Amino acid sequence: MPSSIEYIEKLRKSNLRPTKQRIKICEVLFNADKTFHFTISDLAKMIEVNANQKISLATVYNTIHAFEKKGYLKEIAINSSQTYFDTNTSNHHHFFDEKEKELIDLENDGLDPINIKKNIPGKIIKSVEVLVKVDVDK
Amino acid sequence: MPSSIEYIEKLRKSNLRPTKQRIKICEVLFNADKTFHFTISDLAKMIEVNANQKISLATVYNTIHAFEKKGYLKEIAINSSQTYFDTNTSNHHHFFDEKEKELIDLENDGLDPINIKKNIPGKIIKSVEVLVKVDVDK
DNA sequence: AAATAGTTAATAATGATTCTAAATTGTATG
DNA sequence: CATACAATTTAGAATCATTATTAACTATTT
Ligand SMILES: [Mn+2]
Ligand SMILES: [Mn+2]
Ligand SMILES: [Zn+2]
Ligand SMILES: [Zn+2]
Repeated sequence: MPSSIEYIEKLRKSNLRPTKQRIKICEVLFNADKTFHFTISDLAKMIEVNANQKISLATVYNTIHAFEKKGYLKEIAINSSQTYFDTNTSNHHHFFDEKEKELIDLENDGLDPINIKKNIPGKIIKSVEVLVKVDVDK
Repeated sequence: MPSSIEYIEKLRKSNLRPTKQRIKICEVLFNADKTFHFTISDLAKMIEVNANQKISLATVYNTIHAFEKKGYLKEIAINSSQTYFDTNTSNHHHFFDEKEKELIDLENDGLDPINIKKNIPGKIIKSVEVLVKVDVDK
């Protein structure tokens, strides 16, 4: 569990000023035992519970997008009314539980290697994401 | 290129009343030589160009969702401000051109078979979608 | 300590999608 | 065909996640 000082260094190295708000968001996101998936409103709730300070929703959005650009977070492609983010930035895939509206990691050892044979002239591959939608077995 | 009468039958078989609007939307979607990907606003423009009638946006939404439920269309998972649909309902995957905001089919023969080895207890797999994001090679 | 650029926060704006309720239409029935 | 009724369409309002605006605040540099 990194200390506040480590987040300050991390932020400075990324040319992001270490503000109270950004440090708090780092704590909420990166002090967890395990990586996790969240929406902005999930995160806002987590901050409320965890914090003695209030962070404006605009700041939460700005910070999350700044972190995403710096590679601290990944955005996950699903069709949902809300955007999902992931503190697990390793190369991996996802299950999406349609019932719980919840993402579950599908690590690379959970599926055969993905090998894209087709290519698009003049274009390079930026990412390959597998989304496995699941629902209750009934 | 199916005739209007065939769409009427198709709609009736699906318990959808064959209205002028639904038939027109069938024509725009299913008379094309090739399958294609579209957003609701794409489709609304196509109808405007193609049609001698105006279809309310609410009706376009209703119809597309009705068609999707009946399996005439697929919805595609990407992070975008707009939802994408596909008239190609076969099992296949996609490239997403970040620059053009355009989907390109990646048929099953364009990649090695996807084999999900992990499973989620109590849940069954509803779909497996691969999304390959591409951008200009520069 | 002052200057400066970066950041926050309240609030407004945006825009895709869904909702509402009244008018219209397709279909079944006599 | 005429009538009845449920399904559908429509314009417009509402919703809601996200982004924009901009004045106040703050971290950093000088
Ligand atoms: Mn983003
Ligand atoms: Mn849908
Ligand atoms: Zn993940
Ligand atoms: Zn497709």
